[in-house]
Amino acid sequence: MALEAKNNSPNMEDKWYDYWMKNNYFHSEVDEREPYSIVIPPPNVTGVLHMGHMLNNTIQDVLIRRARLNGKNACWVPGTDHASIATEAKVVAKLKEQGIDKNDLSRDEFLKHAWDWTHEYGGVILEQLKKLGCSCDWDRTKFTLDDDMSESVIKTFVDLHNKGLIYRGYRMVNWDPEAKTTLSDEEVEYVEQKGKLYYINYKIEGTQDTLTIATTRPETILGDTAICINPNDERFRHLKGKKVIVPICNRIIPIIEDDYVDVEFGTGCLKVTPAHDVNDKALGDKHQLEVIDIFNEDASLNSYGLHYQGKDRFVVREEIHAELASLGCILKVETHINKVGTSERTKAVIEPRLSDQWFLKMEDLVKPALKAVLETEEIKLFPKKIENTYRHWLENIRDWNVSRQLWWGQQIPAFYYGDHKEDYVVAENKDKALVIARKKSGNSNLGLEDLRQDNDALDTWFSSWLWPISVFDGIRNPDNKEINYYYPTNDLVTGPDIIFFWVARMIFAGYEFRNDKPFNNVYFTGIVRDNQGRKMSKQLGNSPDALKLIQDYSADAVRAGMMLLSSGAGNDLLFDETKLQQGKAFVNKITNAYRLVSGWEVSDTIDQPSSSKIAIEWYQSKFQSAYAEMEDHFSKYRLSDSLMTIYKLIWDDFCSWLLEMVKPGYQQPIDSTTFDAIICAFENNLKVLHPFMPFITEEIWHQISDRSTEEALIISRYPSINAVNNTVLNDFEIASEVISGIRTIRKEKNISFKEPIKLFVINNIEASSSFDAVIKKMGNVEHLEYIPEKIEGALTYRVKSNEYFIPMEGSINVETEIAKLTDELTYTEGFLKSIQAKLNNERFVNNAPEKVVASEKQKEADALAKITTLKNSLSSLTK
RNA sequence: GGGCAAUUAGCUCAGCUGGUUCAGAGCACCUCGUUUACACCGAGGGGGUCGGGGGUUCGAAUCCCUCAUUGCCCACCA
Repeated sequence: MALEAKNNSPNMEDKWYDYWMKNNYFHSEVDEREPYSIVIPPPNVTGVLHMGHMLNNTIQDVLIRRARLNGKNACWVPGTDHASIATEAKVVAKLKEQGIDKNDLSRDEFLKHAWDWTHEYGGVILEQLKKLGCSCDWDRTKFTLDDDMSESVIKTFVDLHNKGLIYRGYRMVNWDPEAKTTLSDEEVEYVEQKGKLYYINYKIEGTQDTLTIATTRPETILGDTAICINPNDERFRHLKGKKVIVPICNRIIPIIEDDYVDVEFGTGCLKVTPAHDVNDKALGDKHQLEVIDIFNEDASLNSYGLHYQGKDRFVVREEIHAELASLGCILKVETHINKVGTSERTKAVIEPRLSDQWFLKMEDLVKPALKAVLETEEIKLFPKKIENTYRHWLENIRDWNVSRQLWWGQQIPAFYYGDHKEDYVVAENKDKALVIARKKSGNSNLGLEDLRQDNDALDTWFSSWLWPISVFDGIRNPDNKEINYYYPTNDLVTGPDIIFFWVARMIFAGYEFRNDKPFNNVYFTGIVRDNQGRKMSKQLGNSPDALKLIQDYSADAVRAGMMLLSSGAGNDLLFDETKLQQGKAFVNKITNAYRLVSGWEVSDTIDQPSSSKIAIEWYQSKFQSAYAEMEDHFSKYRLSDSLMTIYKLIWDDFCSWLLEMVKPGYQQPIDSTTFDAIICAFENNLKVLHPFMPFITEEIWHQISDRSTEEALIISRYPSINAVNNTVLNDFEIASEVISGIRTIRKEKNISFKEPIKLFVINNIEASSSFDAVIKKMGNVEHLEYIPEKIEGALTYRVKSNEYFIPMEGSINVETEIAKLTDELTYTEGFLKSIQAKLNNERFVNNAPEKVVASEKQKEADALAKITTLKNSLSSLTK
């Protein structure tokens, strides 16, 4: 059965994906084999496949398919993340389009909308992963808001609370006024912005004097409750103990002294707004200052904003500037570049805000995680350099704000029963909460109706940090056979951007809840950029449609292209469609190679030519050495190099050399010994290539013979490892150079390949004749002979110090032959000179290792031999 | 402001503890080619004083110092 020259990739790929699914090959169950597990970094449930996913998931699929071929029980758990803030924002926006305001909905009503949305669009991305060929165990698909997953999250919250690690605190947090929620420190991105530095005069009470402060946020003067100077600042000695009047609101506030103030910056006078700045809050606490919060939750001004009430902070900034100017309070305005905290998700400028939130103490959680990566190395990070970043973050970690003012997520299991701040209990459900609440309050009359659950939801990462455990139900049933078998997982493949959000926290969770690491190795991919090195973005329009690429090039080609593009772990990847073309060409090459082989007529009655015999012997060794190289690359997570090794093996060694060497003459049959060996070699090629290009390899695998339908490449086993015969490899090296020499001469002299030639050899290096039959076939040499003396009037070339002669009447140009020989001679003599200089240097001979000296001596001998032959040839020509 | 990387052919990158993997790969480029798998191909070829400068050494792309450029991470200077 011959392949179509242009195979219809999408259909072919769908066919095999369906086949794998139908046969349940992706599914894993606990058994006696060694497990190999990966949990997918769950994409946002409403997300769409982008280039980052393609890279990331191709790598995971390569690893998982490779494990399967290694005979391991491979289990890749897929799933999606509820992505609280991102998804809630999308739902809110969609409702807005329909004229529905979130604030008009009850929690339950809103959640219904969110679930509708999730059911409608959720899981699209998982379907897209199937197009890419991902061999996930779909029966295990999880969603971070599934009931069992949520139950696990709540259980751990209660557990951590009971251990005293989770507490409620009134603190300054990062407030996203657009999403109207707090964010963890990690969710804040600092963006450089060109702003202004306003110099504002405040009147000193009881005088006509003023002092000047500098601020980037003039609107916050309405919340000022002090001015701070450095006690050592001589310039302001006269201000000590005085009070100043805040412009516009005319509040009288004290001048306080603190070392915190930098004498050098601005005017040396700092306005203190404890409600709206972390440092000011600290100063405020220290000096017992009043806290005046001037903002609403959407960052518009409240009643403290006076006539600006209801206006947005940025509008007020402009307007208050104008008003201050008209009051004569503005001394000057400078442009000023500073870093502004913005929400990672909504891009809104973060407002530091005081509020009651839930926090997780990090100090003790961090310890085993530091040890595991940096001391015992039971968890390995690739690339290793990322460990520095990891260490730095862990050593400077602050408590994790885990509460969010969102509805889409696990609701915090805290229940309030009274009017005091501390009148709450934490429990897995309301019934349990009631029991504890009655005890805590001493009020046995409390009823369920008296309990009010905290409105906030948990940070998404507070559920995803459990992912490697909870997908195997290891929180709720800590001793179940799945968690005991699959955990710790083997490899985690993810982007460096979520090392803190997710990777580090999974490690915390692993040790806290299982007393064991969540994974052995973490492979950090780079970021997929465009071919100019720019990040892919919607604005730039440089982000290709992933699915369209699969349609245009086939999933195999896209996978291969991505893998060829990527370099080592952690390095960014510059996306370039020409690499996809290369992948497609490779698919085509393999297809055509099979077309050739499948077209051969096989005969049991003819003998195996000696050229085929040695060619196959050579390829078997070549394959083994490439196989070893491939394994070595894999062990270092150098998937790109691993694929490149296979690519060259198949394209150059298998197609360009082996198949050409054994190819029967026109309309001639091939002997069955050779044919069987070629098929075997082909199959081995398919095996090592399969993890990278699963579809085409599976397709050809099935075409190779009438296999029973139960058999499939995906569940076969890698080839066995055999010894490499280096003698054959070396002999081939010489032979291939001999053949190249013939080709070069044919080209130079315009001798058609169809025209047979005679080749004579002076075998100075005593090269093996084992490949002579191959040389004859590949060079179209009708006569090959070893001779003791040179032949006059022949075209010549040299391999090492062997001389090769091709007699060719009338086509010898003595001048060019002499020129060629002279060039070679000049080069070799120069080379010899440098070697001899080294060898004559006593210090080199005395200090360099023996091995090096010996090799230099060998080089010297080779060069001398070559010079002799060159000189002889020259002298015979110039006679 | 602190830290970490990187700089090698036109492009993207390999080159582990200094000398046989030492100047390499893939792509791109140039020349020739309708040989019965493949022009998404074949054969052949050109191309880099390894960012600059200094040092250590018999010997440096590789080690040290310095400068330059780029990227990333972290940090509450108004």
